[in-house]
Amino acid sequence: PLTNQASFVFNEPCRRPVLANTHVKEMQALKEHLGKHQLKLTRQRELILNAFLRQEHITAEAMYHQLAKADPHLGLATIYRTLNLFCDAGLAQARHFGSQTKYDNVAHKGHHDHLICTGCEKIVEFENEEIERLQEEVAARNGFTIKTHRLELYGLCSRCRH
Amino acid sequence: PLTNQASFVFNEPCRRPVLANTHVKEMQALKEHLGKHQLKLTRQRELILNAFLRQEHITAEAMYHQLAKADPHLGLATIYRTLNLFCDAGLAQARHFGSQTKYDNVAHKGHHDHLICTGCEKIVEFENEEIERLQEEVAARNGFTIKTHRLELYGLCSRCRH
DNA sequence: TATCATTTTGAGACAGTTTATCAATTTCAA
DNA sequence: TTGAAATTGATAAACTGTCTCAAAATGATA
Repeated sequence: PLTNQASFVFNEPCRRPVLANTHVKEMQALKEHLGKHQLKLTRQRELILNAFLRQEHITAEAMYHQLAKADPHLGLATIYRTLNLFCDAGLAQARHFGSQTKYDNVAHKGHHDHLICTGCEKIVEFENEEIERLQEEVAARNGFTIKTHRLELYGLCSRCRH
Repeated sequence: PLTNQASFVFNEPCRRPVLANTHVKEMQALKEHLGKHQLKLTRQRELILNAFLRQEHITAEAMYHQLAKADPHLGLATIYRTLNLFCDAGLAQARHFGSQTKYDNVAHKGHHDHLICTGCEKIVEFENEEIERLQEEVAARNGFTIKTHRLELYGLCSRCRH
């Protein structure tokens, strides 16, 4: 009887893997980081990684609400812990905006700098070769070798200026 | 009798002016803002302004501790209120750095960029007119008016590279 | 200089965001 | 399969910054 079988399957504890992993490269990077630091791959970490990689940037709170459907028992603390883990693993970058922290998807873009409207919080990404070159120049002049950088311009977009 | 007079003076309520004002221009700008908005000049506002102008940037908390000697009863809320007032008056600029807000002395503007060594955490401040100009260019191209910016270059200094 | 409406202050309560705690659960190497 | 070690969820606690409100200070006016 189909209904009985369906019922049985439905009541089983929800174990890995829950979702097809469409982000093989990032998953690999995460596993590598976990392996190096004696950390473990959990159902939650996979779930959060997949959700995170679908976004360009997101707050922990927003992700908490978004994932409530997929797993109502997923704790907010776990989201924070996991997003910070992604930062350690180089998959995410934390950006403080107002009183909240936004986690940027690093994979989603190469060299990405931000124009941020302090009125409506709109974010425009841009890239400027000349600026990058000048950054290298400044670093070299000070004996530094740049590994990463962060450039954020804060101001008002044309709509919010009026 | 000198001692009695000294004692008398000492016990008087501590009224303005407490400090010689070595920042006439900024003081004038503050007074102008106060006048325009029906606000009043207080001993605390003068005290905080003088302390603030001696720094390049500072947090409210740091200023609270720093001013505890000058006035042990100066409240933290007053510091926050006053630093925000300075922002309104155009004397300061708030920047979110980590989980805290730093208030920049606008008069010292230009020293906002950092070279940060991820090895020894050394921080080198730098300024580059050309980069600033290009930033303005990028912003204008996107219809933005820049109010502030943040540029951080992460890498290894010459010593840590070896 | 005294008066007094208005603004400001200080102290602590409060709110929003993030981290710490800890018993129970899960992972993963053996 | 087992068990040491890591992780989780729930919630307490910490942290930064704002709000409240009675008391005090300011400054315009008389």
